[in-house]
Amino acid sequence: MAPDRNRRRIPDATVSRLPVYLRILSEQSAAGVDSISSEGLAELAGVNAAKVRKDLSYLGSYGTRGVGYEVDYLVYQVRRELGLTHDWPVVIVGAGNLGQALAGYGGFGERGFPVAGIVDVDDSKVGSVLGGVRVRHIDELPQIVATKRVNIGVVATPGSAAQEAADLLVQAGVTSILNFAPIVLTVPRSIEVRKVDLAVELQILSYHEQRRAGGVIHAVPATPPRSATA
Amino acid sequence: MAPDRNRRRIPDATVSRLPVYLRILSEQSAAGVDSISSEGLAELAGVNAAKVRKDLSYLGSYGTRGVGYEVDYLVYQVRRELGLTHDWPVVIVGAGNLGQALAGYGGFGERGFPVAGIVDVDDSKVGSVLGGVRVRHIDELPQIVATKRVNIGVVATPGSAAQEAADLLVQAGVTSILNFAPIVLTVPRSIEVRKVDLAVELQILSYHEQRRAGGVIHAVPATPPRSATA
DNA sequence: TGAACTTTGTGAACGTGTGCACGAGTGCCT
DNA sequence: AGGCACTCGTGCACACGTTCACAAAGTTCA
Repeated sequence: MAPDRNRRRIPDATVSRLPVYLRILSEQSAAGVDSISSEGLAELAGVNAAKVRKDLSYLGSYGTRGVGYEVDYLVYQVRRELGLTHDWPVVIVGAGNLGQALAGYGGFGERGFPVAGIVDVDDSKVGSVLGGVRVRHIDELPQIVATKRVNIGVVATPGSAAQEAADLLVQAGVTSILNFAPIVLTVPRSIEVRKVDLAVELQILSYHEQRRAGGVIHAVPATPPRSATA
Repeated sequence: MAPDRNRRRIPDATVSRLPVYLRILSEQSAAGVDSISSEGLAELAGVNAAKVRKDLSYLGSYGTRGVGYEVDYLVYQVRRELGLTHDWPVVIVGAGNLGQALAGYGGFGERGFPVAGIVDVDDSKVGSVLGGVRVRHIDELPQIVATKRVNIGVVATPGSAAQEAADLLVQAGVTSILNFAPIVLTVPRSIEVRKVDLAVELQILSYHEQRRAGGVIHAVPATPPRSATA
């Protein structure tokens, strides 16, 4: 009878902001704040108040006019919408520099994404313990995914191994992938992929720095290296 | 006389794709490919061919109709537009798990962002060497920024220290910040900030997993915890 | 009770990004 | 030289995202 409040499709832009709201709301809750206005939340999140209201309105009408939003209740609703009512174990492929840092970074488990396993192809890495989890051989990936009910895989390999890692994850039954390797992964359409690429971020900053500097280049070749043709 | 080809404003969406094109073009160049069509580049970048053409058209008319784009020339132009004709030294604040991984990750220097220094508040970390760079005390930050002409700072501290780290970076003269801490940084408007937040990415994946599962929650409280009021 | 005040929820306008479709330019082949 | 095949560059329409502005709904206080 309640007209199916859950099945609304939430815009991507909103989904990407909900985690930010959630963190802020959790902090406020911990600080003993009971209620918060869209204005206050917007301030803390660094966005426009109207945007906050519109974003939250996709979850339903959980505010109280004249008052604001009850923090704890909103935390509950955002968590529910993001599927954070239970843990999502993740498996990390690649125990190199990055994989080690990710495993060692406690924040994963704390935020509901416990590390169910780390795997690597390199036998010399297998057996060592990172952040309380033993590194296993990549052949054990399917078993880990199956027994620990893992839906999310993290690709932390060098670029050259990333596509293979992704293929193995998909084969093992993972349906979402967080990719740290600097390549474009090719996966079935049904698999959700998100990419984190440090080089891209730095290059975007570089663009703005260069632009700030007036677009002046320190040593411009008079003739661009137009080689072929002619 | 040439009507000022450089001052065009390039859309953000395009700027964020240029690094991807650049990496692919560089790979193609290394593989001995001379020329590439928008179709071919689009395929490799996982985007639409029209989008590639429109993106590249913001740089100028560097393609040849009937043929495609000369790879090396396009690499040159994209690098120029992104300000990658010279190195941008970066300074990392925070020598914890993440800071260590970032310093140890060779990819930084290779891609034109050499690590000019790593600093930390913790004296016990000062002096150790990470990825060939010695960890220094944060008090030395201004000196590092000034002598190494650093424009880009990386915040790799825990969330609780991140705002302070950002303040110190800004004070020291940095104008762009890459933030790995899970908080919203407050900085002067003129400072460019980009954020990389693992928890946010995982929570976005969680949303899609939850949605895939039909929005069913394993154990829904019959009554949401609406506490106050009443 | 009722009036003044506060803050939500949302329609509407605007701005940005995407993708089609096609004209225009280039190379190749006869 | 002329025609054909190919691919770029871009105008246009549509989709998506953001922001404004205001009615609706609730609270507070006399």
